[in-house]
Amino acid sequence: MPNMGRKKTRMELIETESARHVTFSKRRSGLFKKASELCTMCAVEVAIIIFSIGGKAFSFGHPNVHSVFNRLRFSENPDASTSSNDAAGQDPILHDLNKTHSDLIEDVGLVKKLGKKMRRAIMEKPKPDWFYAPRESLSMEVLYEMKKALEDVQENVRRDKERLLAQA
Amino acid sequence: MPNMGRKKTRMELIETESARHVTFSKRRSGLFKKASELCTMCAVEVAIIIFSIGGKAFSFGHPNVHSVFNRLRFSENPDASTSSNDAAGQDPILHDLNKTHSDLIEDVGLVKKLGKKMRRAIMEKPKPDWFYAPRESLSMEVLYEMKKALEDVQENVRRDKERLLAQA
DNA sequence: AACTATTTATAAGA
DNA sequence: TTCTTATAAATAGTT
Repeated sequence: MPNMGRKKTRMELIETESARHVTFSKRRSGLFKKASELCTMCAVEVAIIIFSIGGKAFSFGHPNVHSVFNRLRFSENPDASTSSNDAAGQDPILHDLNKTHSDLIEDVGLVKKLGKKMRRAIMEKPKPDWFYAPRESLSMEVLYEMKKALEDVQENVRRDKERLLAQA
Repeated sequence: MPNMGRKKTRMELIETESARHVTFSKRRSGLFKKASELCTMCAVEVAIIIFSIGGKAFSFGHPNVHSVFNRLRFSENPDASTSSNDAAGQDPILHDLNKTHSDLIEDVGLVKKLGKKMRRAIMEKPKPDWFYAPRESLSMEVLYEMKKALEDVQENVRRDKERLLAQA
């Protein structure tokens, strides 16, 4: 049950350090994603803390790690009082991240539309023979240029997305 | 990316209470299982707390919830070995970060697929009709329009990047 | 709670 | 590392 992928591996400690790191990275990411989805779909609060072998901490929290854990402490310890609403205040970086996020959404939407347009243009049925130009190379150039541009945009979006994941 | 199963559903709050409960139960179980596997395979320590809408707490911990969180408290210093997905909650604008992020991932996936299709379309056919440039003005107009739009998008992304780098 | 049709996650490999 | 691909696993809708 536990494994997936090319091969069914045994659910046990991965001895090889490099392989363990790769798996840790992938699965940590997967776990946080699942947690994020759970928050969205079910309107729940979630906090996750992970300590790697090296002692490095990774966390996920919605709305944030501490509020959730404080809430747990309070629910276990009714005499405790104080709002779990720890004030982090207005963080300029967070504001920027948010704006970037919005822009990314717009950008991605644009790219999607462009992709559709391009595909439609490319897939369109051939023009009559007398429409063929002697300078076919120019056309190919344009197409490749556009293809490259689209790929670059995709790459940029992907990187920004990763940065958001890592920083937010 | 977010969904799976019989149908692809949107990554959003499940309005129907009964359906939401079912999903919560299934996914909570899945999340804990993933966490458990991560502990086994990578020898890490993990703690997860979930508060349902009703305020009920669910937890997973290896070796146990409190030891992991106490460890976090001790290791908590600004200089940072902590990577985190923790953002929403500190800024109301960021409350939808998780959802937005899932959407982005999905969108980027779509764009990638489009890119693949385009590449295949461009590369595969040796001498398809569209290989030769139609001089038809409308087509060229569309092509240039698209090229311009792509450049605009890239510019947006580039600006976001700069702003982020300047901040962080 | 089970059942599957599908979607998603991911183990290897390039 | 990053990207691909074959396969295992998770899960949405059904019964």
